[in-house]
Amino acid sequence: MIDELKLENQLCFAVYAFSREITKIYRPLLEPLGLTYTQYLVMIVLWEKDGISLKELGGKLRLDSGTLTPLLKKLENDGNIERTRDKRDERNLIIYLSEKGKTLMKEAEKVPHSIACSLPMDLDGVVGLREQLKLLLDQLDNQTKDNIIEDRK
Amino acid sequence: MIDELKLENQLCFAVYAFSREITKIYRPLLEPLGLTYTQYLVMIVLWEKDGISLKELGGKLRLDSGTLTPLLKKLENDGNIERTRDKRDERNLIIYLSEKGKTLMKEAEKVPHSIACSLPMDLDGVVGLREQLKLLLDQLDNQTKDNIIEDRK
DNA sequence: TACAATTTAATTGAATACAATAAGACATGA
DNA sequence: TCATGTCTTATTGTATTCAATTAAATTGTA
Repeated sequence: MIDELKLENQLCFAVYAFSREITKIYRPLLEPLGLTYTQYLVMIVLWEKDGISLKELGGKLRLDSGTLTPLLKKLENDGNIERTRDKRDERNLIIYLSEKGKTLMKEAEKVPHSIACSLPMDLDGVVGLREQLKLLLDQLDNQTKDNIIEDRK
Repeated sequence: MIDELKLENQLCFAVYAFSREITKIYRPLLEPLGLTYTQYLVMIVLWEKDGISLKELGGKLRLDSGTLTPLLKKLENDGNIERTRDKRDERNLIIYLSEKGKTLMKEAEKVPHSIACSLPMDLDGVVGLREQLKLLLDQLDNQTKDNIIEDRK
């Protein structure tokens, strides 16, 4: 068996395992807020910019309507958001924070510090890794874009 | 809103998004092998060590029986593996590669190179990031272990 | 040997992910 | 304007994930 196929040499597995471990660290911190990890990410986007469309939300989180539609219905059911249609263009679903959803931000502001304390890294380490991953994501996006342009030729 | 709560400053989101993007790169490469990404990881472990128990497999992949039991049944249905009980201890489920599963490795050996070409990184970059993440995972494990020992006191 | 504790898988229920498809709204050119 | 194409969201089906619980086998021990 070639070395490149061994589990210990898979970058993909290291990323995948690390991502799931981080999610597990969030769970008990978000449970008191009544949010799951993905729901928390949606709320983070809305706290930053209220009244966003599903398409824009999906763009920021890299999630499609198949994931977001049921998730947003759950957040609405729980009273954290409101889902309305854009009057000017009924195709667009606009998502607004409810009062409860706005209030929730105050509690959520404690979360990042708790997480930082749980990670075996200092601030420089966190920033370094984060920016490296963001750069890689950008480069992957550009590659995909190039391929699409290439396909059109 | 505090900066630490913004999406762009979340290490967790960068890891989570990057992990999902990598999975999307694997999909078309694994489709001809009839494997999903998680199934591919299971096969990688078996190609390295055949006749492993579900518990040991779950330990290596950091997945529990809730995930693995249905996944292994699917792999057995597809003829890639065989699930048997340990004669010495009937609690243990031992997983063996079938002939088809063994043959599949030859095709899978092309996958790592294809992936490496799709990533916007050179070998040093891949190794560096991978080892950094593996170290972080180890440190998280040790933290958890310490907490359990702490709890016992 | 009984029987309580432990170990290992399987099951259940909730929540994601995502490809593929459908449905409805809007834009645009003949 | 009307037929066609595009855009946005919703739905469907498959495949994970994981916590919590159950069930079966084994072990340790009185």
